[in-house]
Amino acid sequence: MNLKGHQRAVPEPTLRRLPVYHHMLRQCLDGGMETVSCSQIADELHYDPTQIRKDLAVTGIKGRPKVGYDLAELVDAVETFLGWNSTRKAFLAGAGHLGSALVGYGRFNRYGLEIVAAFDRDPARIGRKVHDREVLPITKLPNLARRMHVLIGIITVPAPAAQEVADLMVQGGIRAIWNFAPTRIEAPDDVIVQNEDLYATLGVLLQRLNTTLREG
Amino acid sequence: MNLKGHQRAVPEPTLRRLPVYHHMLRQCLDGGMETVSCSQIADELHYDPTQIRKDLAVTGIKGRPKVGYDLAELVDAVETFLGWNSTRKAFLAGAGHLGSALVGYGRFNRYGLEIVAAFDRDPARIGRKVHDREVLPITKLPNLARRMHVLIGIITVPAPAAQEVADLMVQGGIRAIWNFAPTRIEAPDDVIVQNEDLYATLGVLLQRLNTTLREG
DNA sequence: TAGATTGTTAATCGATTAACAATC
DNA sequence: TAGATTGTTAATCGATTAACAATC
Repeated sequence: MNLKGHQRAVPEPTLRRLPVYHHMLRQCLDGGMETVSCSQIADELHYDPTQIRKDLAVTGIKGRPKVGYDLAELVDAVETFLGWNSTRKAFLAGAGHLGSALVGYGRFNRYGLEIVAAFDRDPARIGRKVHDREVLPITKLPNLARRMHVLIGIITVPAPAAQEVADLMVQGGIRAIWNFAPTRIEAPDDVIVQNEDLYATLGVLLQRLNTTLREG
Repeated sequence: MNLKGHQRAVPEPTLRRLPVYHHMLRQCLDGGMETVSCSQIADELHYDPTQIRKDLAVTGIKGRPKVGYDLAELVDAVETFLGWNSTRKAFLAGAGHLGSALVGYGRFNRYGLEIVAAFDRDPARIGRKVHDREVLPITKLPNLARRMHVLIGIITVPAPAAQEVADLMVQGGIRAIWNFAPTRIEAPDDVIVQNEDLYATLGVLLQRLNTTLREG
């Protein structure tokens, strides 16, 4: 019922819970279960059952009253919805500790993401191999991205270089950026920027720890 | 006024924005600025000015009408509030790619966190050096944590081992856990668990990318 | 059938944003 | 003083939770 034909975007909190469900559901599936109900999920995850129903509904899955959801079907629906059933190529910029770890972290391959090349600005790093992948000069990123139809960029450079790298990515036609630098990145509206701000989590952790130590 | 003397916990969204302010404010400070107003911050970060004022207020800082905030004072207030002005020791469990990267990532030292030892279950990893730190057997974690008064644990083991490792940490008196495994961890109420769920961010990124590609 | 569970509509809660008085 | 900005109270918005009818 909307003129532009656009669905209302799925709320981010819902989207972030889906991988949590997925992990739990896959374990159930591997354990031989065939169906699952929201109350079972709720007991395990300590979420509200109504919330779980609403969350799962966005994937298009239908449950059966009194029975629950078909587990195999549900896992597949979540994977398809999150884009984990196909694989997209990604470029990573910044072959430092964190970047190299992500390149070597093969598990993302089963979650829709294949890091096909790493880039850096530092001549000392260029040409080196990181987990069997050669580190390329960052200047080559835009052309290569276009030629290889790479739509995802991962930024693991230090904060001062992040915007510059993002600009190169946008120039290369990249449409989604996973940003590990603790800084805001400007990009056109049709480019998705998702921040993974480790310092934010660290700040929350330390503040809450200090609070409980002071009060407890 | 509340009988137990506890402050209402600062909302997590506010807490997660403070590091973002901090990064920007420090840059301003390094650039020679002396005061900053909420509208300046808002222009840069694209946040609502009222929200910024409320967020900053939790640190106890006072601004001056018509002038704004004293920048040096503000940066210090944020750092102190987040616990970035002192350093706490942390143990890391799981010396794989990601764990090793975090151990080698020295920048956390200036943000309140010093990773003093890495642990693993795998005999092939135990005894090896990771960025000049020897990898210790995970079984030694509880005793060492108590002896060294380590209150923070970082979990970078695979999901199936995460709960077991968390239990060892709790047993060793650890009070805050930074969990990189994509699984829920059970811990006593007085132990803080902060999840860094890379798969959640990845899922959001891919789902939104697929949506825009389909619609655009 | 009775009971459990889904799906959906309504109520609540908390966070964001708007309005505005206080102040330098 | 006039104007800009803070700090705070009120209104809005969106997400979570409760209530309940539909269904197997």
